[in-house]
Amino acid sequence: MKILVVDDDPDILEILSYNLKAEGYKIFTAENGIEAVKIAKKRQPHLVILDVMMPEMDGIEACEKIRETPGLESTIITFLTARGEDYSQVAGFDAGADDYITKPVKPKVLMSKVKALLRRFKTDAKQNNILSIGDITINQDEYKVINEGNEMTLPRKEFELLSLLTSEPNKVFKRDDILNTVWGSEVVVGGRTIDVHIRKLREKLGDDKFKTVKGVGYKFVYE
Amino acid sequence: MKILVVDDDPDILEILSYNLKAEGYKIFTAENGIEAVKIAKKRQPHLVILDVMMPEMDGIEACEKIRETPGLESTIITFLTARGEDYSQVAGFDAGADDYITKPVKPKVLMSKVKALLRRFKTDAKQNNILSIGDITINQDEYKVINEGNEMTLPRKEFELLSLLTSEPNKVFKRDDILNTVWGSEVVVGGRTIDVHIRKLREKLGDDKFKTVKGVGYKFVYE
DNA sequence: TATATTCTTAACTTTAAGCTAATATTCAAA
DNA sequence: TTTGAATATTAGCTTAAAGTTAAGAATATA
Repeated sequence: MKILVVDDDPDILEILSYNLKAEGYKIFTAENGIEAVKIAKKRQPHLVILDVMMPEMDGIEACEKIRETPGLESTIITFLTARGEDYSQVAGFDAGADDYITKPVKPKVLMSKVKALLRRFKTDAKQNNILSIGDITINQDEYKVINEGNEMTLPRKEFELLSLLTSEPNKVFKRDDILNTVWGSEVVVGGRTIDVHIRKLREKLGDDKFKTVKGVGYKFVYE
Repeated sequence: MKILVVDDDPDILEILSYNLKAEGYKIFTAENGIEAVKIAKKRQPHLVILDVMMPEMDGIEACEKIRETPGLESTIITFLTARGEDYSQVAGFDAGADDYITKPVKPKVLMSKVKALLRRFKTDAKQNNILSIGDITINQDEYKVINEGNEMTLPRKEFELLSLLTSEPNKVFKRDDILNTVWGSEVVVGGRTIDVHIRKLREKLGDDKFKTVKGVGYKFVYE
């Protein structure tokens, strides 16, 4: 589970990150709204913890921007704000936030909130057959892929190949196995066919995401 | 739930929109009667909040026009008027309005009114098996469809195909699944039959609403 | 029964996914 | 460093899949 923490105060960033990492979450950080939107696009976090008062772009605007990004419509966003800034509570939910945390937070409280929010997400994602690995989100129902915020629909063979490779990130799939699963055991295709499809995927999703293991096959690289 | 707010005063528009959005409603706005009728046709709101005194076309006339539009006969319309303009109260109900709100309104009062009105609508819609997605409204009982204000009755097969596709917007339905649900598993029909029906739907409801995913199937595109 | 509407088919066209083949490039073993 | 087998890259071609049309079954309607 990936969490993006946004706050202009490095100390708070540090404290939150430390606690969340200890629970096994993958943490990204940003120090202002602009950065937050950029990283959210690239990293597709499951949860965003967003300070309201920030330089450059405040949390509310960032929240709206994130909500407009394809693939992030249902990302869980929770605001983080000093006690008493009461106007923002309304504005926050208006911008599409899901919850609200007041500073200072006790780690225990934070954890239980985060857990509760992510639990909700899990059931959502399952319902929609959505798989998220690294920067990529794959929607099996809609034959759609979101890569670093760019939505695209892949042709069938490419989609199936990507589905196979991402089903076990970092595992090397042998060329034979790929042929068997994506093409079926009866179909016979030339030796360069897989390469061509891999090339297309690299073109669309990024060269570095697919690694060739010479003499064996290919793998989808994750981290 | 979609709400259309109509007032010639941008400030009032702003205040109302802000408060309603905060409650999670989808808001459209218009600044006069003519615009209001046009947008109501296109967007098929569940509720219209309509100022009485407006340039171009007043609220009462707009109300009548909306009520005459197919698919909007049972849209909930509530007038908004300055306290004391008492003649209009009668004229308003005569024109087919459901309720009456006097300016200035306290947000809390507005909210509870809106909620109460929409609650009524919900039960109505459920009773009549009405489904609304984007510009399209589907009436299951009457095999009727309203597309951007144009009412039409679709032949059975077309209607069933549309019902299936809209049951999960954006999901790609495989050709096999479509055949199974719409035609049944025993019936065998030629390979081009589905295409022909899709073509008819595209003709009637708009090309872009149905997307082909080659080698897989079709989906109803929403947003 | 006559008539209109809906549904399916069949023949043909169009499209783009997928494949091939030819050439270039890489990489690891010798 | 060389070398050859494995992979990368391209563009063009092929073909399966979808689009289109009209005609005539099949149904429903008057």
